[in-house]
Amino acid sequence: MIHLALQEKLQRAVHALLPDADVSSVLVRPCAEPKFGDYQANALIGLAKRNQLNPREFAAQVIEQLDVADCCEPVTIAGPGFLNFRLKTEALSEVLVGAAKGEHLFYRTAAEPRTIVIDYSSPNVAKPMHVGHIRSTILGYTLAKVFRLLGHNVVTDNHIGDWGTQFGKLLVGWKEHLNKDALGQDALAEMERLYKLVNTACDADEAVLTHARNELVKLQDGDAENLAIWREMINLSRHQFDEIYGRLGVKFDETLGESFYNDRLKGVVDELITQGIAEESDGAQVVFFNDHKSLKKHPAIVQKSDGAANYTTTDLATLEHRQNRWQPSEVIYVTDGRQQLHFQQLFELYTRWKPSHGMKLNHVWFGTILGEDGRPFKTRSGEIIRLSGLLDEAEQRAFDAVSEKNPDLPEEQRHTIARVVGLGAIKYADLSGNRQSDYVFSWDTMLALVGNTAPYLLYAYTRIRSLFRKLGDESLTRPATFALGQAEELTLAKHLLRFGLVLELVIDECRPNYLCNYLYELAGLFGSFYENCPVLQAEGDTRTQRLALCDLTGQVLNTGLETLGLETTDRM
RNA sequence: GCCCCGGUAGCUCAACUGGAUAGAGCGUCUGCCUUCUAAGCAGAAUGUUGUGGGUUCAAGUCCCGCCCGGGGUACCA
Repeated sequence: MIHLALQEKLQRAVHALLPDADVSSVLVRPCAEPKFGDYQANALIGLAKRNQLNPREFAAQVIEQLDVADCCEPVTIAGPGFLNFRLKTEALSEVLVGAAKGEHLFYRTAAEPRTIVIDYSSPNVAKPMHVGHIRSTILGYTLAKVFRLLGHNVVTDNHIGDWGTQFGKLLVGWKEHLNKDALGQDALAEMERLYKLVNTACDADEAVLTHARNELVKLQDGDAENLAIWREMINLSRHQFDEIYGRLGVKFDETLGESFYNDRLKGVVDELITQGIAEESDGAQVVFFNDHKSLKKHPAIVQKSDGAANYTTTDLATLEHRQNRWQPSEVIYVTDGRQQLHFQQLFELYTRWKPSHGMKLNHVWFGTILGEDGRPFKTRSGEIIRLSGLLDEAEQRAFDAVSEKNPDLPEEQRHTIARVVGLGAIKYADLSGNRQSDYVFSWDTMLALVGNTAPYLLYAYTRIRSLFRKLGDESLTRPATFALGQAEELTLAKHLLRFGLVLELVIDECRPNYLCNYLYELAGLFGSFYENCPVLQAEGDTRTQRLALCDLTGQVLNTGLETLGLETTDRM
């Protein structure tokens, strides 16, 4: 909160001295080392150098122009020309008082809300969701929530794979090998079995492959029976997707699958040809990127030699639809990093097709999922870990833990806690790492109950709730001021103020792990506070103020966790 | 071949416009439960940030070379 005011004042001061300089890079950031102060500005050094000024002298001149006495101790210059700001306790207190009154929760919503389309999850019809889908789903939904928390308009769209060549094989399987009992038991497993069965048969027998192709052509031509089966497969799949999404608490505004764009594909290709963007090559319609360094040798096919479109075409039509329907300032795709080339091509191609679209096209990719042996975790290996089973095991492990720690709680309540903790642990494990790092799938990492994990954060929250339970009917009085006399109180309070900064950082880089780190630090600082600063046993203003600090910490934890898609619990 | 990623403590990871002494957790070791939930807190040990140069007042971060690993690379998505 305060840092934004500081930053504005600093930028004005710099502008007064260097009217021509771009002051947008003059930023105020939290100090890495608390001993230097609370906030620092590093940009003056470079700015001074670029203007042939002595950095320290320039810094001194800036300070003369800068009046921040209302919120800071005298500003100091350190090293080659860093500015260090130390907050006055009164200023800190004022922000906390405002938060305690409910005026804000240490962040501001966007002055100019943007519209952002976020594309995530995108499972395939007739295939069970597996561990590979969880990152996209969790990352995407969390990003949507952070953007929304900051006041932006978000459209979430599940671009499910409900069209494509796999349906030829699935139709053969459905017509010739369907086990209806199995379908009733577990539709996705049965459909997957059918696919594998026919896929294997195709490899062995050319006739089966031809049969599958014929079924696909019939589907594409609108054959009533095949269309009905196709719709049935989609319905069964969506039913099971919804079950998973329900457990994960994930929602979508739209579910426009690939088939939604079928009618537009031919037109897209025609336009690309007419505009001279696509050209015929080996029977296919291809787009070359000769002027582009990394795409020079990687043309994109927009129409296969058999006349069918492929996913580049579908994605172009999808993007066109999104632009027309929502006029977003940004479209975010949350997928595996292996699709980087595809999205590079897509963005480049779309911009060539619609040069004035003006949208930020953002591929938010994440690392490959590896097995514990460090080998890529491939879908086709047959060693698929079903998402539903993963969630079951997470809840079971959490149930065992809560039953051990708190055996006296009623079983029903332990199940509820296990759901919150178990599913929270999985989500948090996914969100707390740098998304671009390869992801080593490990039960122990996912379901760990100690360290930088969901249970640690949830536990900090339950301690706060426990205090307020003990408070009983006593109403919470709002402090008129915060003394923050003890070191742990002061540190905790300062950390609360950084919440908004972190949220901004998350949407700037689409990296929820910043929020995880922040909350983990907050929980740690609260832990120290909790051990060293008695709350209920304190008296008078100290008690009031500490209770308010607990309440605010609880609110930030709760809001932060909710934004990460985690529920909280009062006991665990 | 070409393109894109990555290489940080024994392990898993973090490090916010390049910024001050590279931080956590796990594991190891030591203290703290008649006192607000010990799923906790306090403390100890752990590094040539793959490697060699360069730019800079300042490099894990930017540039170039090399080594190692992963991924992608014309009709799957």
